[in-house]
Amino acid sequence: MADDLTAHSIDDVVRIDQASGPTAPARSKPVRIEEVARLAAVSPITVSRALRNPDLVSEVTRKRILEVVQETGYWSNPHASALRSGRSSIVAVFVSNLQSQQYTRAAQACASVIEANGLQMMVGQTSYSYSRELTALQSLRALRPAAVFLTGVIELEENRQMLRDLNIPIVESWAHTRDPIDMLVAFSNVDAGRLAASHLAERGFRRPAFIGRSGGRGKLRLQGFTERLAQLDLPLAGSTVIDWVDSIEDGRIAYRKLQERGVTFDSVFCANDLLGMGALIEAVSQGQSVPGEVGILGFGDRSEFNSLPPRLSQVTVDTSQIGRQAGAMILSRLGGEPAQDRVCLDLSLLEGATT
Amino acid sequence: MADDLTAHSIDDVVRIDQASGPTAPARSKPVRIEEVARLAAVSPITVSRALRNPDLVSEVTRKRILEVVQETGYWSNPHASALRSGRSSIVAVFVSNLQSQQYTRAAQACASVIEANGLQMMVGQTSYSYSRELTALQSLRALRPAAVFLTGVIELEENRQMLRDLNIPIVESWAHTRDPIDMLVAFSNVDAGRLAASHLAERGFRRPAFIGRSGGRGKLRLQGFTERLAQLDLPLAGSTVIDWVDSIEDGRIAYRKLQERGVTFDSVFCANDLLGMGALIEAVSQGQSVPGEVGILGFGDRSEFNSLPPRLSQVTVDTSQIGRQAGAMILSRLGGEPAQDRVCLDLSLLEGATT
DNA sequence: TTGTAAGCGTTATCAA
DNA sequence: TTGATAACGCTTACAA
Repeated sequence: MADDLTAHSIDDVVRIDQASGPTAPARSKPVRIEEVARLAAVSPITVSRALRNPDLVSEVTRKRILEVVQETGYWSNPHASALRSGRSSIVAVFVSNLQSQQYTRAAQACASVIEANGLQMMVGQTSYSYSRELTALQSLRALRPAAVFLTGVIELEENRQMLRDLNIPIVESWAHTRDPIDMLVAFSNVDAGRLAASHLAERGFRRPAFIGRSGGRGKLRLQGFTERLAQLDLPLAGSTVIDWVDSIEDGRIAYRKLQERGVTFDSVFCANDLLGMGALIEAVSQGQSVPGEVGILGFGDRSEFNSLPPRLSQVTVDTSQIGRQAGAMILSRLGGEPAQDRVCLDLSLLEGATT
Repeated sequence: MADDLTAHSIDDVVRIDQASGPTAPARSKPVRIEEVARLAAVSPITVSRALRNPDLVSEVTRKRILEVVQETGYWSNPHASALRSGRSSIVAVFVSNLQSQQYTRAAQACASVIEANGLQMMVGQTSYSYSRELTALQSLRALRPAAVFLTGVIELEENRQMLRDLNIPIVESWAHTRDPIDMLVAFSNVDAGRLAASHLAERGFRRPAFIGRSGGRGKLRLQGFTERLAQLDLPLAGSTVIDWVDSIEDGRIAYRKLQERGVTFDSVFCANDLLGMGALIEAVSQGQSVPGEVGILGFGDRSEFNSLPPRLSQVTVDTSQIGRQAGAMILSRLGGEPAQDRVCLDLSLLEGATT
């Protein structure tokens, strides 16, 4: 901080004394179901039913109960409820990375769907490490969630079994696996690679290279990319795979590695949103003309990055649709309706200025 | 999707059959404390103590119990625990916006601190709407969280009181308020404005303008900005304030509005991360030279945006430090240690290429 | 359609 | 240092 600044100036945050609209009176002790029951002159179990299975309660009684609930601001204790029923109203969402807007966008979209139905979303982060995954799943199990939404798939069979044993709706996503634990909302990563190859070929690039993660989805994208290139009689000019992507900087590094390898490439498919931006920044800052000297194609949903010139061309999928879809599938399952088990989302090519 | 792609290709996701390292055997029925107690030949309460207050249990007994816990894979039921004790091990984190990396970075930093201590993080999103805030707080109260971390401050007195009544550690952050509910990790938004003004003056700009949000933090930043300009005998060339910022596009619009107003300005302080990038993009795409014709100074933590050329100069604060600090304060409070109540973080000026 | 009784798994309280 | 007992607030199972 510059020296001439008052070190600890106090900001005047606006205080507001009145809420708009009717609200329950503030109380320090939460109201219990027993009190609601007393005031409505029914038994506690009837209050419970009025809130949970309104159909089982006569309309008159239900109306009276709901009025008292309004007045008292009653909110059921989720722990007591979960303890007794063995099921909470928490939907656990695991994102692979809280920093990645792809995943938070999906999580948020899922939240907006389920929260409208009285469920709570709990966000956790799975590293890609199996041991941390196990810990996360153990505490998950203890929470007795109503459902689970994973922005990814679980690969370790033991952990898959643990999730299966929870016997609740589970939505995996992102990767298009043959054998999901339960439900799946996905797009094909292999197709993403194919689409990338087709696009680069169409644009007249003859020596495409690849940058991506070594495992999981990255591998699948490379597979599709290589396969389609072969069909088109184009060589894969070269590739750099890395184990873990943390930031845009990793993309810059990967791009330089590719160059240092001495391969000649006229374009590169970066199979990850951060890698794409990094490669682009590195190429531009080296003074290369994009797409004149090198074409760059990224992967990701349309993100803030994409509004910056030069806009990165990307293979994209609508990630908030993934979340919405997952939320909808969870709701219909919990509602006892027959739900679609597999949904395959379309990929598209967002044409920017870099190919 | 391109027509020539197989519409629903199946990716081959790798399955892994063996976990690395020792793990508890998979079971479908969770182990209860009673079973651990039986196997360790003690009473349930002693098991509880061994896990929660190890000091109260003799070393021999404790060791025996912990072994059984290991073997059985016992994990306590958090709902039963919360119900009986009136307190869960959930730390509730409210971010103003899940999409904003500033906030998720703080949330994640907080999570890494508290999760290392056996607490769970639950992320929620507060819109800026007071009515939704109330609903969020009601379900929050029902959860009996161990502590609350807010990336922001609560302004509505009624809601502040509700939080105070929870009688748990509460950390507000971001705005530097005079009167926090409980604890505070903040920087001064007024100082941010002052720092911006000082920086622009130092760089020789004589007609600085302002773009920012109309309320809350934006207002405070404008206040500090204007105040410091006055001290420096510089005029505020003009300003555009907007009610709500959603995207970079809003920054472009705000910049054009400022121009349309007909004021002459040689620089602009954009008091929000998205606004700064938007203004920069708009200026560049109009063919203005930056900082030759116009200097642009943004606000935000160092973010991905900042690695793009031309790098935006920004008034910054380390948002992951906000989260870590909040986590640490929560932990010491929960541990019964005397914790620091107010922490003021320093602002700094990240010099980019736009001033 | 409503109510009674019991119990979910843990921990507070008090006693030994 | 350890244990017996009861209770947290709700919902299942069964009865009326």
